Amino acid sequence: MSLRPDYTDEPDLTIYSGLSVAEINQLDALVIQRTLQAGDYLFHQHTQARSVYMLEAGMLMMERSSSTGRRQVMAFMHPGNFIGITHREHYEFTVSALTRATVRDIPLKPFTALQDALPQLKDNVRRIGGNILAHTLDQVFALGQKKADERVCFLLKQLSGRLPRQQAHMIELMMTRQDIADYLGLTIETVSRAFGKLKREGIIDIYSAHTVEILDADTLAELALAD
Amino acid sequence: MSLRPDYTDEPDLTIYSGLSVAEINQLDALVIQRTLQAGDYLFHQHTQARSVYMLEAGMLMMERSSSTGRRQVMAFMHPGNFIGITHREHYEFTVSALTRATVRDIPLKPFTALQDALPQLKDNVRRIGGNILAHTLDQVFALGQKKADERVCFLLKQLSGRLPRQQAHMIELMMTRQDIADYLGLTIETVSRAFGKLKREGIIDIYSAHTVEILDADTLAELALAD
DNA sequence: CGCCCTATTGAGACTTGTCAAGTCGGGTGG
DNA sequence: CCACCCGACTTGACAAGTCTCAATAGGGCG
Repeated sequence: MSLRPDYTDEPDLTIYSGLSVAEINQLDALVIQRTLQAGDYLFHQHTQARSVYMLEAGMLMMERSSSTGRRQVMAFMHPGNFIGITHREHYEFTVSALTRATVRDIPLKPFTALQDALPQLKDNVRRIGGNILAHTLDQVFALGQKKADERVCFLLKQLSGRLPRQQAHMIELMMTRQDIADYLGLTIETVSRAFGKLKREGIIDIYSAHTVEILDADTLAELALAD
Repeated sequence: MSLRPDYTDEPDLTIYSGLSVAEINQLDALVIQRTLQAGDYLFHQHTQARSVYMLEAGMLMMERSSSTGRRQVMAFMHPGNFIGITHREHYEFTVSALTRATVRDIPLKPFTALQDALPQLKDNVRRIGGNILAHTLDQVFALGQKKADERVCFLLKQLSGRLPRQQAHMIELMMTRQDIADYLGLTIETVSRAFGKLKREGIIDIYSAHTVEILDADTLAELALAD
């Protein structure tokens, strides 16, 4: 077992957690490695769900669009994340790549079958589902109860929590302001002003539009606080 | 199999779905019947998760409060709903009764064990989890993208969908305006004005603060539309 | 009938959205 | 190598939406 970096937030639970080498091999036998360029789609809303995925490298974004053209970003995804949990015939959202990314494509049918053979795998999927729900409930709270700058802190804290602790103060934003706005239920301009406000208040520093340093992690956490 | 009323929305999936009589008996052997008065709490956020529940009659509300006193209502629950899905040690929300209610209290330990014996039960729980996630994603979309009156339509449509089709146009609101406001991420006053606006526009009629008739279901659905 | 709690309505303040102008930076072609 | 160009981001002024505070209305219950 290799040394793992020390993360602030994320329980590094993946579908592989706790599997034996033999079991990992069984799972890997199903895997088709795929590479996405920035901007590529992994799959689209309303298309038939054929596979689930594990993100290996890069960053993905999950979004949902309405017939009226409004878009809500549901999540930004990091390496290790499991993608495609849905208990319906069709995907209920679109997943696209923010950066060049590699994913493990796991066809749904054999994956479902393998879950019956490997209780640990089934349990991992169940627990990942729980984490996704918990994340989504946090988002509901943020969208329902927080002001613009608090929502931005909420996002920064989420992103920071996915970084090894030593680097957790310096954040590379892979997504555009539009993506952030659609994630937080705001407009580009409001997001931009919220960044400006946080900078003026000395909570963050902005080196470039996509590089942010957290100067006052405590205040940021306080503003981001969801419960 | 008895005749069931015809609902607009809800797939009437419960933990009992598809179980044999023998299996139902096994499950029912675990059940402790409980009765709640309006305002009673079923359990509190941050307390140890000991049981899961199925709502038998009445209406419950699931909410989450922050340390700063802000409150977000996550769901209103109807008979048949399963409560307490969490894959953590502690409940992440509070559940209270909006009306007199009866619930089946199912202790977690034996319920978990029984799931291993009954694949159909396990599958029901998994699918219910998927429905809850889908519901929560709808809520994220509503809070992130919709205006006040659209959010109110979103709620009315949800409530209407849980009624037999013949009664689906006449809605009894069991919750207070504050509960609605906290569900939709608004204030009482904004909710009240949104109701007024929908009434002026002839989309609904308001007989009393807690009795609403849907006059124009199509327009309501359009405003409520989430995807 | 009157009290109390809840809901509605109104006026004004604040937050966020909209529209428009201006800045910045990276990439391309001269 | 530089100028230009384009997209993305920022900033400003104003409009719209929502919140806050306060007053009023309504309904249920003693």
